[in-house]
Amino acid sequence: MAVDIRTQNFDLKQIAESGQCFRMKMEGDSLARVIAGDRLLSISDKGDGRFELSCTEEEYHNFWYEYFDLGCDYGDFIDAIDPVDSFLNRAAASGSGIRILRQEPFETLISFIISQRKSIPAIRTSVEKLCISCGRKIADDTFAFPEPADLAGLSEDELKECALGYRVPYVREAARRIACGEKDLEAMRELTDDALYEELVSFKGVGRKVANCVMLFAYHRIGAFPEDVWIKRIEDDHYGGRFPVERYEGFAGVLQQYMFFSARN
DNA sequence: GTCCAGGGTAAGC
DNA sequence: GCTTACCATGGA
Repeated sequence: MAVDIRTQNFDLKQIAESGQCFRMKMEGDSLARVIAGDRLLSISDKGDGRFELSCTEEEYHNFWYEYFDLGCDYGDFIDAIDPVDSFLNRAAASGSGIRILRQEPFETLISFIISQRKSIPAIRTSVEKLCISCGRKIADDTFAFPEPADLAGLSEDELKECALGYRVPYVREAARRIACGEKDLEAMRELTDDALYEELVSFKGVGRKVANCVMLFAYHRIGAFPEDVWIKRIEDDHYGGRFPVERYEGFAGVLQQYMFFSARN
């Protein structure tokens, strides 16, 4: 039960460290373990753009192909970068193996509500604790991301034990509103970018930055451009305070990932 | 012990 | 529209 694929612009370590997902980690130099929703996958890098995935052909075509956005040629984005922008060209070269994942909206929304004022290792810890406390067991010591109703069913104290701090009511209310059907994250796929943004910021604890992250990493609105402390630092240091998003309309979010990655390395 | 983290809210102007 | 105090806590 394994699938061999061949692709470009796909680097496991870079994606695992990209900060867009919190349940993918490297085990050694060329093996990655990915948990997405209730699915578990191992991928090994065989070199020369070849990878082996621990799933069936069917699972690859029905899920992982899309999850890793393998139908998209990221070389086109990199080629579109302004040739005189040496910083961005350098950033893209250093993170050219990053792809924008198509993650499940609920998991992404909750994870990024948790992310505010937390470091990436701390986010990983909190998300993992949430999964252990109410996610379905999918393998030894491995738990799926919780369903909305299961998360909404946790008490305040149980959530506090996941190191959520002041974010407990944010997570709780978002899970509750989705579990009861007041908000439909799947139906929101049909919305325009602006309408989707408005829906997302209607959740308490979701502001401009988190909404843009969810748009980019779950709804694949690759024009969304999340501005966090790292990106703002880059904009101040290299772009006179503001990155020219309008020059890259429709895919600025991809470049944002290259910038974020290079700033943290 | 200190500092910072993939920020947001509410209040004040 | 733009500032500012405040928020809990892990990780370095």
